[in-house]
Amino acid sequence: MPKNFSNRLASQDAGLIATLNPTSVTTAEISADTDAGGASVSRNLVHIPVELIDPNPLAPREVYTPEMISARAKDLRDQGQHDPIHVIRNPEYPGRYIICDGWTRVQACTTHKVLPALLAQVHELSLQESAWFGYEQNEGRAQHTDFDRAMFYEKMIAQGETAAELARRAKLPRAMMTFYRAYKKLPDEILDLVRERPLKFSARVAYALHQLHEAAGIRRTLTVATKFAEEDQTVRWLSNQVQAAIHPKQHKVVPTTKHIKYSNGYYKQREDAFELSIEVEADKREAFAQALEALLETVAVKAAPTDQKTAIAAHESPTSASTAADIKVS
DNA sequence: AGATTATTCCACTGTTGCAC
DNA sequence: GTGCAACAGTGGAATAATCT
Repeated sequence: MPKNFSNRLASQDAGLIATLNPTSVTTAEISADTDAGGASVSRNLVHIPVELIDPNPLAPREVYTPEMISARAKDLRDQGQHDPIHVIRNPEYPGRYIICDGWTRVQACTTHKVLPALLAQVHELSLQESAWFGYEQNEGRAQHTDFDRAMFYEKMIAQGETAAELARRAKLPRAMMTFYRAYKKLPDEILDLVRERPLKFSARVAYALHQLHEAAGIRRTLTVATKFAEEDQTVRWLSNQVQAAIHPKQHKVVPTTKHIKYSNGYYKQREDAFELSIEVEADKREAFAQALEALLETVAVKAAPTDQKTAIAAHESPTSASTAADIKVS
């Protein structure tokens, strides 16, 4: 909008609104602007009582904090209305309007009773196109956050637009839609944090938290997200947390090696293999064998019958006169 | 095959530390 | 205090991988 037009509206407003009947729509003067090609463009400007303006179900912005609304109320009180808000006619309720752009000002007026009516430009657009209009207006404003964008994209997808089409229209690389769509996959507990600090939780952050949620669950994600916000950690820090959850460090397995020598034998352990060779005196042999066999029952897997026979036969062989117990468990 | 998702790379910006 | 280089952080583009 040309600057001189804004200034003209601001100076007109105070007088016009002072005389307004707040319960009826007043047609303002049809202003004429000059477009880029030099053609005259008429604008359908009306004063609309704020209570006749409904929210847009496809609104491009999600977060309206009380601070934002009271700041806008103060601006309106101090400076009046610089620019008209933008509306379409409510197709379901004749005489009512749906906001395209300017919902913060409408809320400032309804909540803080600043102005009874706002100057509005009425557009002939579909609901979906009116939402895109608001989106494009918001893109030029600092308060428009990734979370707002993401929720808007979700609404458009619900209306049947594809992610590819959204990316094209929003002038974003198609792959960026992955980051934006991550918000929708986040659990409510995380989204509450996002709503509190929407600027801190960019689309990249949302995507990282989604990955963390998938890998480590809600508790860990909530802990990390809270720390990220409260300690003002960097996105890189967050990425590191996510990577650590997805690819936990493989602790190097130190081979367990044990080798104990006795005067009557030895005991060796190397990782999962146990080896024992020990001579047992005749009077202790039976008790030792029973205790050892009981212990073996807890880990040993029975071999096939043929193997068992072979093993027993070998042990009972007259050539095996040793009194030593030779055991290998692996 | 085309769409979607995931990962990596690169350029830009802001911050910090150092020499002068 | 100023100028500069090095570095970190970030957003976005490009590319690879996966899914439908």
